[in-house]
Parts: sequence; C-alpha cells; structure tokens
Amino acid sequence: MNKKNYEPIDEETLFLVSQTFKALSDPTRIRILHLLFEKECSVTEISNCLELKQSNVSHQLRFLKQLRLVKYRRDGKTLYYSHDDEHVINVLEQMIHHTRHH
Amino acid sequence: MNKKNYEPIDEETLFLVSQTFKALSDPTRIRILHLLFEKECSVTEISNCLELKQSNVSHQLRFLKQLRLVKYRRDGKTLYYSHDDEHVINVLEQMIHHTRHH
DNA sequence: TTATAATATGAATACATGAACATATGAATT
DNA sequence: AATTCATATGTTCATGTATTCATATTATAA
Repeated sequence: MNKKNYEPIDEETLFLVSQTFKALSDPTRIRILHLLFEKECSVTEISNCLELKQSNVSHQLRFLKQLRLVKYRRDGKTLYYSHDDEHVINVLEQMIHHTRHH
Repeated sequence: MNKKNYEPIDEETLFLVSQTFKALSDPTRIRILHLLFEKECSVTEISNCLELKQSNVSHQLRFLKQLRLVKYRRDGKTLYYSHDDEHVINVLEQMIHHTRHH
C-alpha cells in the first residue's frame, strides 16, 4: 500500500473555493455576515448598524447572494436578509474566534 | 438571562481575519497551500509541480510567510517550505472537500 | 395616481492585486 | 575568485474591486 499521491484540485473546485474565500476576505462583507450570524436584518438595519451606505450594503449583498451565502424574505417593502450557508458562516465565526484568542 | 447582544468585531481582528481569508482567496495560493498540505516542498519543486514562474511562487510564499501560514527550513541552497498554521490549512482542506462533494 | 419608503442598479473612480520580466542576493562548488 | 544553482526582490502593467453618487425600481399608503 503506497503513500497517497498528490491530488491536484480541479479547475471548477479551485474557482468555487477561491470565490468563497474572496467573499470572506473583505472587511465590509465580514461585518455584514457576522451581523447576519446573530440575526436576520433588513438592508436599512445593516446600513444603520454598521454605518455603511445603503448602496454599498446592497452591492455586497448581491455578491453574497450570488454565492448563496445569504438569502432573503420579503415583508412589504422590506427585505430581510439572513445567512444561507451553515458551513461557510461557521468557518467565518471559527476564524474570528481563533484570531481573537491568539 | 437575556439574549446575547450583538458584539461588533474589533478593528485588529477584522483586519487579521480578512487578511487570512485573502490569502485563501487566490487560486495560485490555494494550489500552493494544498500542495504544502501534502508535503514539504522547495520553491523549485512548487514551481515545477504547479507550472508557475519561480518569481511568482516566491512572491506568493512571502505573502503567506508574512501571515505565518507557511514556514521554511534551509538545506544548503534550497529552502523547504511547509505549512505553519494547522487551523487555517484545515479550513482550506475542509472547504475544498465541502465544495467537491456538493 | 401621487407620494413615499425600501431597495436595487449603473457608472465613475480610486485603489488593490497578480503576473511577468529583469535583476539581485546568497550559498555551495570548482 | 569565478561559476552555478536556488531563491528573493523591484518594477511595470493589465485587470479586478470597493466605494460613492445619482437614479431606477418596486411596493405600500394616502
């Protein structure tokens, strides 16, 4: 029984993994996701809570939604966003915890 | 006993977390780290194995070393690099596995 | 149907980043 | 000391990205 050989990463996986980490590599998106980890929020709530421009929040949410990291439900004029990927949000929270306690 | 309130992330943690994920957000760095997860490698070995320019590998390794994600030992003219952060390398491998099997 | 509130979109811009090339350093060998 | 091998560094360039402003869309209420 030989030692396991090196298995290169296929292109598609490589792209998806890099995209996912890219989503987590921006301070603004981290703050948004960390907030959504705690509770569901409307766009306005996120803007106010994190002191970000509404259009900025909207752009970032589109990015995160495209990667299926967040989802939303509508209530009248208001869209309530929440996280939509348990694995990724846990990776983020683990990293925050790991970084804080070092 | 009240519900836990939202705890914002301090600036330093935010920066470190974003930097760490940024290291993982580039296909070239992912390939290098994934290779180093398997085995210790010299710069030339990495270049050949992944078909990357030596200077490119060197630049990426500097980036990773600055974040203490890799370390090296010298043997003559050769520098052997290996990963240096169990938590981060595991997060990467988990993400690759998670992405592949979905 | 006009007004308003909530959110999304498009364009512009300033800045960051990855890759390549050329060259420099540094260690071993002759 | 000169040569060679392994790696690092500086610079340039093209591309990518985050943010902002202005405006559009959409849903509700008056």
